[in-house]
Amino acid sequence: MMGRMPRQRPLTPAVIAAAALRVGDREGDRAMTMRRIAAELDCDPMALYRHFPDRQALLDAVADLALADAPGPDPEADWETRLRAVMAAIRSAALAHPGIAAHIAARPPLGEHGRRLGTAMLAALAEAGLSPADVVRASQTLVAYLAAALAMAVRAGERDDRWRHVAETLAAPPVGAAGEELFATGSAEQFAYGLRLLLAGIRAEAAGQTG
Amino acid sequence: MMGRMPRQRPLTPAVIAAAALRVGDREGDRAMTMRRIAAELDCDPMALYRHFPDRQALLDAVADLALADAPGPDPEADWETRLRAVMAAIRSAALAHPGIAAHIAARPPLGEHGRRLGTAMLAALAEAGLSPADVVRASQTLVAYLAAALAMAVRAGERDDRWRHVAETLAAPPVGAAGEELFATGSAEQFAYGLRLLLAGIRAEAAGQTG
DNA sequence: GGCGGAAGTCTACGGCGTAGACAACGCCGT
DNA sequence: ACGGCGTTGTCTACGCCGTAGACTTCCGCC
Repeated sequence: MMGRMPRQRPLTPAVIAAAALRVGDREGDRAMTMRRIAAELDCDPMALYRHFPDRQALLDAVADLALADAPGPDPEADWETRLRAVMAAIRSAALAHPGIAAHIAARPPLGEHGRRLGTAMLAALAEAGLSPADVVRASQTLVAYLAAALAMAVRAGERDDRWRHVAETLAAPPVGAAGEELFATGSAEQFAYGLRLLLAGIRAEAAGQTG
Repeated sequence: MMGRMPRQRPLTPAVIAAAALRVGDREGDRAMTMRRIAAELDCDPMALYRHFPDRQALLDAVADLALADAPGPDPEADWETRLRAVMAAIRSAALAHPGIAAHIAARPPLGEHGRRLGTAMLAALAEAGLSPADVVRASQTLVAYLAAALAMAVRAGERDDRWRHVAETLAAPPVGAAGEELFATGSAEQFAYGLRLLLAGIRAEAAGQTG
């Protein structure tokens, strides 16, 4: 019947992404549907398609928005510190918005902030002494590890009791009673341990290339 | 109208999982819907719910079925060889069925074969000389890396052109022309590199604990 | 003044997972 | 032989989903 109502806020991609992020934070990733996001903005679901080609593109924008809070590393620090800083920044920015964290983990970092953090990672790896080809390979490895850690942390946040069974079944026979509390799958400690393994590997690789 | 027709094959969980795997292999993960799987078996979609509580459980069974092809490592080999063997076995079994690979990556290894491979991993790590707690942590790291590598390989198989842009944007400024061909994100070579980093880290960690 | 494109609405389609009632079958104790 | 009953599969329907296509309204510009 009626065409368009005068909006107080003119419904830009940024406004839409912010609204979607609010919905995701409040009600989880399953709630970030076109209809629900439109309801948050009090507009028609189809209006969103004027600003994004499809739902995937909208979620990509939300993901990059969530990464906006991740600061870049201190450029004065050494490469290893910078690498740890970037990884931690992405992790905590993503986990601050668990509704979109799984999507961040599942998609390449194409947005403005994703690229900013990605280039910081590459620069640190280059400074570590890796060959250009290995810089790329190592960065892919780090991104992969980060993505998986995020996905697991999100699932742990969902209190998926099945992981508890993994803890019991896997930890019991060869390891002995490793303790269930050690099995906080997506915990910060677990993340730090894996990152330590990777950094040790990178150091070894770099030493092999220069020495 | 009519209740049940005499079936030539009596529709067990195993039969259903096999049919679902066929559908996934042939038409991709998006096609593994209850309706489509039922069509493959020429039965009513609701019949599947007699054998699985929900779709998630059915896909878990499919995932474990796909892992059945992954052989365990040679028990005579040293721990590092065994670890590489298990990782490679899981990777190639999963990638042999790309339709279910993403689900394998996204879910804990609860089924029979998942647990079998998981315990092999833990035993190898224990033999490497890690403390029991670190065995668990390292295994989580390896599983996380494996899951992410699988997910990326599947996306690469979908020919997601967006990753190409990542290659260009990220590789260009600090690395120079690293070459697009190096950016085969989910490639076997990329996987091997990340695994090498992790193994170097594990060796370093074990050396630090024993020495 | 009017006109073209941008922005938003409405309706509708095809698909999804699955709840709940119901019907045919096989097995059992009698 | 037979009646009942649990198992297995069918049917219908609900409430979601993403989004295509036609339509209406508004703004800026000639």
